[in-house]
Amino acid sequence: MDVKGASTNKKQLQSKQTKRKVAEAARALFVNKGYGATSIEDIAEATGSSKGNIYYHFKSKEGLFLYLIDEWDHEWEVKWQQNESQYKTVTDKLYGFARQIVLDDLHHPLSKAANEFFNYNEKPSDIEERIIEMMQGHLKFNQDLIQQGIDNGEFKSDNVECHAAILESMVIGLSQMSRQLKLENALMLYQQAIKVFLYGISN
Amino acid sequence: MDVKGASTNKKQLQSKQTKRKVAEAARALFVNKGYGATSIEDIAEATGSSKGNIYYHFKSKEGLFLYLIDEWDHEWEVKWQQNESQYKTVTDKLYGFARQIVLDDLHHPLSKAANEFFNYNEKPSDIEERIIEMMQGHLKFNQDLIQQGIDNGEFKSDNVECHAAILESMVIGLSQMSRQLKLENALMLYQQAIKVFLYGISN
DNA sequence: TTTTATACTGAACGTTCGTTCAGGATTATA
DNA sequence: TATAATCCTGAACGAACGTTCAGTATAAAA
Repeated sequence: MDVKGASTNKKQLQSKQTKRKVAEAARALFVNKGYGATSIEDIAEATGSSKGNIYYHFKSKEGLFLYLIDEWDHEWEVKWQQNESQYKTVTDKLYGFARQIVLDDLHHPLSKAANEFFNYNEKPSDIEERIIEMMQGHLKFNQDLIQQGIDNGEFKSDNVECHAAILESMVIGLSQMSRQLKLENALMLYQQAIKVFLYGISN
Repeated sequence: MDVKGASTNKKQLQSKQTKRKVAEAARALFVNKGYGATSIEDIAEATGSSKGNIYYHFKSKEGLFLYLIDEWDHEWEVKWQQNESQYKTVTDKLYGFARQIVLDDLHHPLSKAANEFFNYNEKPSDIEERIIEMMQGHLKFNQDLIQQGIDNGEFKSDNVECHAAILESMVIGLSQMSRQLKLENALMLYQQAIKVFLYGISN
């Protein structure tokens, strides 16, 4: 009787809300403690609901994490598209790119937990697949950015693919290095790194 | 009755040998499966001895890992000092530095397991401390190298400390990025990265 | 109102894993 | 040879954790 997504159904509404609550609690815990160190019980406690209830809303712990990763990815993209238009040059875009990474990903989101999975070998899981996907997305993103800069005549690069990988490496490494840094120092470090990168590839 | 370290004591010899065997088996397992995914039982099986025996030779799982980290560190330093003399310029040293990292650390040693610990938050352990120590050692190493290059007039740097951190970030990121790469491709990527870095800081 | 689907609980299960310990075997010491 | 120290075994412990499930309450549907 209702239009899609606009049901007045009281039960469904409650359900959505608790699912949200679980997702947000899990997110906060994964951020602070990492994936492995966060137990389902922790999440249940934080939400005030039961372990079983979490398994009602999510298939498994991995499934919950995957759900959060997807959310995160989507939020990042939206934010980037909002920011991108304000940058005139590709050079500015690169600095803005670094800036958004620091502001969005440094302390808040799932970067630590994602990193944890990155160095995971146990049983192959859906997450492995998802991380490889993310990685390739990042490389593509970097390549496009560098190619734009070349086409614009802002800088040179004799090896776009390689330089995209180097940029990605820098970003990964920086996120690990700067975890214990204060935000302003992290920002400076990232900006400096982009500067080094930009001067470095144009030779 | 014996001079230190040269005892003919049959029992002590056996003990040293089994300790060695355990260390090497553990090392291989930590490398392949990571720290968390390697159980004491795995190590016991691989050595053909018992779980209890491992706890006779090592205080704990962490203690065993710490022991390996120290070994690794020491081996690296020895090898570096062997290599260092063959490089005339600091620039060459940097390329050689990258080369040794790839050849020694890419697939073989405990880099994966160390990385795993890097993104660990559970209970604070001795390993945390040791990793911070290692990190500071690396930064110092990088700083010295860059300073040497400046003093030699090979390149410039307006911010040695910052650039040392960026170099370290690059190395950390590269080791993660290139885990699934073939050795020759990894070598190329590292060399390119050093090139970018060198051109980048001199501006 | 009766029936059915949905949201949720909490105890229990099964497994894994690090660690301990009583005791046995082997070698050094007296 | 007798005693003591050292090396090693293997079973058992205990805690943690992801997952399941029988059952309950509540709201929707009939």
